[in-house]
Order: sequence, then structure tokens, then C-alpha cells
Amino acid sequence: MNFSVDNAVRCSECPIRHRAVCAKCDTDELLTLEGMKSYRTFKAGETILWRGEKLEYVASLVQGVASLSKTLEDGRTQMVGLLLASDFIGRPGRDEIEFDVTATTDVTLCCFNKEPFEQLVETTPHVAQRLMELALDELDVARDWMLLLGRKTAREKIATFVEMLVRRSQLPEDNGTASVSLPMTRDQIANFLGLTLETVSRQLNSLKKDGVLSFNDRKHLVVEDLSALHEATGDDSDGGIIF
Amino acid sequence: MNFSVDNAVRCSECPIRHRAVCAKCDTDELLTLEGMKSYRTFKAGETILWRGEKLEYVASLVQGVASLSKTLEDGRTQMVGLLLASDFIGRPGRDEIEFDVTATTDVTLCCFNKEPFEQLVETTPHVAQRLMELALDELDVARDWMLLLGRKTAREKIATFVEMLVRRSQLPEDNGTASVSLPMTRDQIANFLGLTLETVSRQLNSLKKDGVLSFNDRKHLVVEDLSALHEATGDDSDGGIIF
DNA sequence: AACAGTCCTTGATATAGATCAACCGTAATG
DNA sequence: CATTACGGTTGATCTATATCAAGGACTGTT
Repeated sequence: MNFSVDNAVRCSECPIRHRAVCAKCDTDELLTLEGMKSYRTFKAGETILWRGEKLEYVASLVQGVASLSKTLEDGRTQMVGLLLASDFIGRPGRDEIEFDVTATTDVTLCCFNKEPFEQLVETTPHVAQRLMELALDELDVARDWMLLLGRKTAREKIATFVEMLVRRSQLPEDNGTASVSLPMTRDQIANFLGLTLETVSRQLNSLKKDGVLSFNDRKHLVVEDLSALHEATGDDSDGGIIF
Repeated sequence: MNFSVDNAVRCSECPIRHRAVCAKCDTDELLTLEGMKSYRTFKAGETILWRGEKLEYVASLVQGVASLSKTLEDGRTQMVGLLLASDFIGRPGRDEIEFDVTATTDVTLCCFNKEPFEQLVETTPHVAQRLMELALDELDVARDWMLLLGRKTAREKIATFVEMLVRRSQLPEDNGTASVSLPMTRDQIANFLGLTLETVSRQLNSLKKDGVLSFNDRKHLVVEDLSALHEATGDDSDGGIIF
């Protein structure tokens, strides 16, 4: 529904499409201009950007998972965004971010220098429009997430999280079944959902006990009953989709 | 910090500035074009737009308070946005919204017909840029809010809420003191903060007992100690500003 | 003035999830 | 192979907040 990648640009060197750039405008040659583009990699756990840091580049996430998070004075933290392959990092017209960006797994970024990219945005209205769409997509995600954080039970949170992974992984779903790999530790999931890691563990095992899920190993699970999973999310039928 | 209204356009008939339109582009005459603009009013409690409804117009909120909210299958609801005077309703490039918009108090909207407005957006890049800024502002707000919903205690939530009202009301702050009026009932505040109305009541009275707040009547309170209020928010010194 | 209808407060109780603590399994390291 | 480290599980307990319940204070209406 959101995050449609069709129509996004695949430049000649990256294995992903650049969602920030719409295929209607023929910008491939611009993206591959000498001096425009570079790759950066980060190990799992590394901080990609600190809150308040000046942005020198914008980027597409090529590989891995990264997260945006905010922290309270005493150290409690909450994830406020999750970046998967083809997602965009950067804020048109701003040069500072209000949260930390951390590599959840090993991460590869395709970075564009800020100035030429902003020039690209200004001269090609389609790109600006595309960025607008991305921002609105993110806003919809953020609002579904607020409903989750404010009103859902632990079990509903977990079910919603797993359902989101199923949707986003786009692996084949066979007669109500789907296999999913968890890209993060229990601790990080807890951080994502406003829970503690113990509660995450308990709820996952409770869903397993109820026959909704089963595990291959800690990171790889099978949804045995997709409709039961959806039941458990608390969402009304058509909506409440994160990612 | 966000929501700077300076630089926004004041058209000749509205008592507010239209934040969606930047003062740099001289669009006043466009906004006042015949057939472009109309006013709508809603009584407190009325629904302005239902989730899924087609958007026929975009609008600036001229007077009153409106809220965006989402609902789970069993009726639990969570506010996901608050609209105050000069805020914008509408999504460039989309014709549907994913949440209900409800009048919290009596509300007056200044509505622009969708087609001519979108034409305005397309022909004047400054307006498009302005809308982008608004979307990013909203995103920052949503993310602060996620931190609040996911990790703050009831007391911290209430303190953050009151601090937000102080900031946004822009009334004079005298030696650490400020007076604020609550634009909503305890129930609506609860909905805003992911709490129950009883907890809201208890926490407000607890802050009163501790000398941080005092009440004139139910809707009008005085912050007796702004720095104590900030202490109670749990935010680290510079950040965590909602609105 | 009496009434009804909201909204708010306050108390008693229940409970979901946090916290504290011990232990287990797997993978990396010397 | 033993050791360590890390992530995960499971149990016992605690506590913040929800829930249930009753009553009080405004506001508007007849």
C-alpha cells in the first residue's frame, strides 16, 4: 500500500531502486555523475548519525537494517523509525536531524553529496514530489505506530510487528503461512514496541504456544496462521498497516 | 523551533496566517480568487472528515482546535495529531486520509478547492517547498510523540503536554510562571497521551499538590514553576518539543 | 429553584507488564 | 576443549496504571 517501489529509479551500480527518485524523470545519469555518489558501510551496532549532527549527505539504504531512535534524559530510549533496503535518509531543506540513526545489522549506504542532490531536487520537480510522497508515507507509518504505542497490548504489539515483517518481506505466502526472519534482537524489538525484552520473549512464545507461530531458530520463524496473526493485531480489517 | 509562523501568508480575509503558503511568493491574490475559497464551521464534537473519505478540499484551520485520531477494532482510540490555528489540513498528491478528523472545540476552516490549490502548488515551487516543510515538521512532532507514548510515565506525559501548551500559546511567561488554558476535556487529554481520564485527573492534581501547577477553574491553570515543569517531563535539556 | 446532563474527582481493587534474578544455549575465542 | 560472552528464556515479585464505582461540581434548561 505505502512504500510502493515500482516506478523508483534503479541506478546502474546499486542492487536496489532509489525510492527518492521517480522513474518518470530520467535522472539515472545524474545519480551516477562523477563525484556525486559514494558508498559507506557500517557494522551492526555502529552509529550512523548522532542527533544534532550536521548532515553532509543524503543516502539510500542499499543493504541491511537501520533504526532511528530518541532518548530521554535517564537513558530510556524509543525507536521512532526503521529503515530497510531502498529507504531514504535525509531531509530536504534541513541540515540537522533530531534523532540518532544506528545500524541494526551491517549496513551499506549509497550516499549522495548534499549540494548536488539538492540541486537535483530543485531542478527536477518530479524528485521534489517524490520526496514529498516519502515524507507522507513516513507520516502515515508514524501515526499507525502511535496507535500501537498508545493503545495496543503487548500481544497486539508483537502480532503487529510480525505482520509488518511479513508484509514488507514480500516472500510468498502459501495457504495462510509465511516465513519471516527477525532482523533484530529481542532487546531491539522491545525498543521498537515500547516494551521490555522479557515481555517480547514471553509474547513470542505465547503466540508459539497458541499455534500462530513456530520457530526454526531464534531469528527465523514461520507464521503458521496468517489470519490468526491478523486477529491478534487488534486492527480493524483494512487498516493499521505499519510499512 | 518548529511551526514558525513568520513568513507565512496572511490573506486579506482570515485572522490567521496560512502556513501552507510562504510569504516569499506573492500568492495573496491567488488565495482570494473568486471560487477558490470558502469557510466552513463545525461544532465541538462534530466529525470534520471520516477516515477513508475523499478529500474535496484542503484547508487552513482558522479558529479552534481539531484532532486526528485512529481507532482499533474494539473501539480503543488514540489521537495522532492536534490541529491548532494556522495548521493545514490536506495531503498534496493524495485524495484520502487514514484517520478521522474531529472538532475538539468549535472550529472554523478556511477551505480551498482542491484542484485550483494543487495547480497553485504545481506552478509555484515555493508553495510545494512550504508543504514539504510542514510535512517534516509533522513528522518531527509525531516522533517526539512516539517517545512520549512508548517510554514516558503518566506524570511525564502530563508535564510534557502542559509544557507543549505553554510553548504553543505564546503567552508572556513571567519569572518562571505562565497561564495556560486546556483546550480539551480530561477524556480527550487521556486520548492524546495514551492514558485514562482518571489518571489524567490524578496526575494533574498531583502536580498541583507539588506546587508546580495551580487551577483557576477546570480549564484554566497556572504553571507556578516552569523549570519544575520541565524537570517533570523527563526530556533532556534541549529537546523533546512537541509543537 | 429544580433538574438533567456533563465533566471531574477520589477511593478501592485488579492486572498487565516491568523489574529482579537465575539459568540455558549457541557461537566466538584462546 | 574449556571458557567466555551474548542473547534468550523462564520464574517470582512488584508497581504503575487501568478498571470499577460512587459522589461532587459545574452548566444549561424548563
